[in-house]
Amino acid sequence: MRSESTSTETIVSDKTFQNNTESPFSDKQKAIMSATLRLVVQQGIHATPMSQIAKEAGVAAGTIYHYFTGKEELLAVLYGSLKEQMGSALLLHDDPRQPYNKRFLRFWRNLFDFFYTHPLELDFLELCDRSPIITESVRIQHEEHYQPVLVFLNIGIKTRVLCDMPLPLMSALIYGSVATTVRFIRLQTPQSIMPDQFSLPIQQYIATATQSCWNGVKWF
Amino acid sequence: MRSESTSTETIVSDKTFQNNTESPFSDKQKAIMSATLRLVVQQGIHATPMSQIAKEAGVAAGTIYHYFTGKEELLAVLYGSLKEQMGSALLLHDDPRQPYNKRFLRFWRNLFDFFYTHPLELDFLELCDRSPIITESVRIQHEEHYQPVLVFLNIGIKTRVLCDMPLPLMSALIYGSVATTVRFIRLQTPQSIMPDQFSLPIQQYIATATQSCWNGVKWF
DNA sequence: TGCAACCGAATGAACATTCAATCTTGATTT
DNA sequence: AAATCAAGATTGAATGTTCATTCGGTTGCA
Repeated sequence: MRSESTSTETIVSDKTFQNNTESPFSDKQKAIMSATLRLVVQQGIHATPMSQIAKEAGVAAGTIYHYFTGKEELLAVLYGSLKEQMGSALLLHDDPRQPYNKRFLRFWRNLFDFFYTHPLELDFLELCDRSPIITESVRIQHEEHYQPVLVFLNIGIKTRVLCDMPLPLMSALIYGSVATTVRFIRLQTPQSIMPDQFSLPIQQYIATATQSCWNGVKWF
Repeated sequence: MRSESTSTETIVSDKTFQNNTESPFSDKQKAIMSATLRLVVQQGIHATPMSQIAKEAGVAAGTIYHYFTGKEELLAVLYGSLKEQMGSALLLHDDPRQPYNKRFLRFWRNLFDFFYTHPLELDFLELCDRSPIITESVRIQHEEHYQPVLVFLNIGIKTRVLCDMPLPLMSALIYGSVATTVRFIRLQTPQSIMPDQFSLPIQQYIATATQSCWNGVKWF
């Protein structure tokens, strides 16, 4: 069942934190995190003051400090929450009875869809993963969120379905393939138009990129 | 010749900008850019004040403004300079008479070597390419630095040596493959030890990653 | 009535940038 | 070869702004 029907698949842009019935965050927290996500991606961390986050979130400056000890923690919590969302998106519709290759492509596509429908999330995570704002310990702490896929990949390596390379290297290569493809497709589909169905050439690009990734990691 | 008399040259530490006989930058500029590179990578942009850059570079705060109109321009110039260095490293030892595949692997390895021996440069560029500090126009303006490789790839696509995909997508995938591999290898070789020769397992990893990239883009 | 959520003006520190003053350099004059 | 000079290079204290964070007070709900 999951997060279900109509809502999630449509426009997205924002409501990242607004669906999910079992969110551990209050509405105010969600608003703050949403605003932070948007502003930080658009302006950079150095250029988004807490005061602006408060205003965007429709909240007083002091309120942020009721929920977070400071800017750093706010960013870390946001980071963790997004990693977690990514982790569950990854596993959607997975059927262990399918052939390995099918499941692999499913995961790739899940990640693609998640990031394509959540552009801010992609940018924020990529930003954080390459910047010292997020400490190494926070980063490591949230690796758990894609454990299942790591296990899946590891099985592939052991059973010689995937080529023999260190697991962290392989997962990073695959992640990079998806992220790169999303960014590319985003450039092809003019701003803020997010079609229900991709145009034929775009579908072709996605298929090619997927195949390229698979060719890069499959056993020969 | 030069200015100095013992004082200026001492600090610096990073030789990134000090070799190159034909550098368009003065010693002070180089020191400022070097310091910026190091500090921004280690602390993030938001956390490195101009005053600290000045101190690290062994110059007065005001001097930075003699060479750069402000922080933003400083970062943009540094960005451009690094992209240019990357661009020339890419072409090293290229021999157009070699078979396509050999040349491809040469380029891959060139980029790998450059970034492996210039870790700060990799981190800084990756940071900038994913953050709004560097404006889109600056980014685009410096794409010229790897034109030759784009041409090379494009020939591969046209002649069906490489698989058919949009050029920007392919180049981004390859770049990502290298960057990911460098970061992975860096994690394997304990801090700041940079051996002349890689250990056998490491060589193996590099070979595997290279092959993976090639398998991902070659024509089947 | 009590307590957590919330507010937003006030605080003080940190920062990017400026600028008047000083120093260097090398060319020009004596 | 000494003295003069102009222009750029360099300095670092001073400026004014921006910001993260605090806190005394208010609200609304249990």
